[in-house]
Amino acid sequence: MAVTIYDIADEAHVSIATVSRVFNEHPRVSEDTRRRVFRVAERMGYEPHTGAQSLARKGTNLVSAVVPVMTSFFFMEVLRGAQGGLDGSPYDLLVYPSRTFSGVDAQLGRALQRGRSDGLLLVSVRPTPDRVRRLQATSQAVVLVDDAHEAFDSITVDSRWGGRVAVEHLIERGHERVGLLLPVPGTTPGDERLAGYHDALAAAGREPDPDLVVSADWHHDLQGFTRFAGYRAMQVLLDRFADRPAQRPTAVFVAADIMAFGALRAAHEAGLRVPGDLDVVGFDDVDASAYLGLTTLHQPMVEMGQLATEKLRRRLDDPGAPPSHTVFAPRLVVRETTGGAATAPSA
Amino acid sequence: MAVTIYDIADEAHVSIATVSRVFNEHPRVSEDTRRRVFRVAERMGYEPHTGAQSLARKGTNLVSAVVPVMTSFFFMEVLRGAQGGLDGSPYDLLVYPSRTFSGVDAQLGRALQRGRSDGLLLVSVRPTPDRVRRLQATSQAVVLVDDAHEAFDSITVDSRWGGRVAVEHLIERGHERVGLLLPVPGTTPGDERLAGYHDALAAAGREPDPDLVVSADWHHDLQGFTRFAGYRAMQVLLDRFADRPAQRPTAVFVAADIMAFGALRAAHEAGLRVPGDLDVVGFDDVDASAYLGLTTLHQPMVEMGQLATEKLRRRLDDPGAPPSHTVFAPRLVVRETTGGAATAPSA
DNA sequence: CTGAAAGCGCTAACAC
DNA sequence: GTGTTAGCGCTTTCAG
Repeated sequence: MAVTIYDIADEAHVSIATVSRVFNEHPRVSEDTRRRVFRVAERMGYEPHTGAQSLARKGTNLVSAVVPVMTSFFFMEVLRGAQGGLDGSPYDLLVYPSRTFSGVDAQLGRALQRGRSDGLLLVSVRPTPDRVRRLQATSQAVVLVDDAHEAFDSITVDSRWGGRVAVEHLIERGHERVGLLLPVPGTTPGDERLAGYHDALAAAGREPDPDLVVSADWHHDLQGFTRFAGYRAMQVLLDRFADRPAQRPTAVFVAADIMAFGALRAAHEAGLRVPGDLDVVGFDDVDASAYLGLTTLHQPMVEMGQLATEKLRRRLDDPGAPPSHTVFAPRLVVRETTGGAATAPSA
Repeated sequence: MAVTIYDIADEAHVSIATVSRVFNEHPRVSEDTRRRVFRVAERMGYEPHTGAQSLARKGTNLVSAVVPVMTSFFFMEVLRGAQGGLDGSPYDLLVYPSRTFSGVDAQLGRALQRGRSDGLLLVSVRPTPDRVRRLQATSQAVVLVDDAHEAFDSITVDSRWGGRVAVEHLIERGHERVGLLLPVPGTTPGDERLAGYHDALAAAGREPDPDLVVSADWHHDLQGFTRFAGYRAMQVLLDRFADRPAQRPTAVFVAADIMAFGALRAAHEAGLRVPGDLDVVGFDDVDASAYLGLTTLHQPMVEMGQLATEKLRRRLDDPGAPPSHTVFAPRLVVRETTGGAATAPSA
């Protein structure tokens, strides 16, 4: 049997109430008994039982983060920010990772259990009607990251604007025909980046050409946010112009870095030099993008995570406040795949 | 106030015991009341309070994983395996990630709290005397992954053997002078890979040349397991032979893939082609290694995670069993940096 | 400054 | 099959 406050109350010749007070830094305990209790507790190796605590108080001082891990990098960066945002608060972070999109609901169920945590961070979790219902039923504070819903606080990146910036960058570099590689149809980021692509074309007074756009086949894993899906999509794109090389796009915007890696491989296999024969811009700025010199749109992941926890704390303090929505603008990072300078790794 | 079993007992006209039984799938409840209770619970949006449960039973059905996240990939893969190993068990996984080595102790402290979880998975956490003491004091089951200690179940990879395989691969390719790039001195993986390097040299009847070995400066972050540290180390190595090109190593074993990426960059900047002027072998096989075509030693991360949870469950069942230690052998994956074929991304 | 006692929500004998 | 009841370990009035 583990040691409880009763044990240390006995040993220290005080009541359990006093022991509890000592551990909760209650002001009115004599310095003397304070020290005595601490010593006894230390000696006996006392650890408070978190379950009992959360039963008696009405809170856990815990925040749950539910995350489908598509790219581990994005995930980790957001989490890093979240940890940071919780620093100096009484809250600790608990992570419920899921490798599959379906797994998310199971993890959500766990995180939603009463007494698990006081707040919930949903990262890249689409607010489906069913989930929205469950989230509204909980008494936990909820913040959405990388997706939005009017009923909850949220933090997103303006994918559409990012898509536009990406394509404008390519147009500025003189490209007449710019291709687009997308994940499977129907994803929020995919659709928005597509819209941004069209925005840029429209702003430049160009007609969209459906031949220049390739979506991943529906059967791909992870909604097509994979290296393989990007690889195949690039192959499809190049195939379309195999018999009319003059029409071939000289630049491609790929809706996700991870897809861009596969696309780059396919381009190399087709004998195209990047840049030169083909310019490539990605989206996300995962860590490998720097290694590979991929021009891309950087998402402020750490900042998003941090802001998320700040919103969470605010909501915990004031549950009735109206939901707030923050939209970050992604930042274009020019690297080698669009002729940028190679950069040495920095500390 | 959230709804409790009392509320639903009232509504369903049964006692709280019955409600509890229903939720715990106790066999002796009439099908009738079963359904009634479920319906009422559903309607009222009942969620059991985990704290109360863990107080009343004596377990949480939770397993904590404490992980310093150096490379997010290794981390995620191990976790994926761990999740898988828990599938079909009553246990759920809770993650306590830490971006810094010092943060690990704080996370460990949280995970160690009584009532948090029943078991503990420590991934890449060095069992310092202080930690060992804390771990021995806990009543939770403990399994070490990627490190070992005689007192606990453990799963490791044979770094030394891997180092040997890496260098033997280079020697077989005809290299006379093989360099070695290490993290800061004193890390377990670094020391072991160094030993493997020496093993391979000895087996080939060669004298070690200290000029061929570079350790990262002590001031590097993350014990030198960074791209930047690898970049600098390669520069140092090449500088040493700037005035005697004939002596320059024609191949380098880098103790970690992440360092190898920086090293590759430095090699390119120095005008060396890889392979050709220089062969490179890494260690770890993170995801970017496949993109970059880096030959490396693959660690069976998923398997390690899975086995870890299996050991954990075994120990939970039989706390008295003697600790078991499993050592995996890393597998050489030959890619382009040692002349292997380029490979297309696979599904 | 300290103690007694009433819960917090749930489980598990123990009765019937 | 179902209800009663005694905890599980801790916090928090309420007295003193």
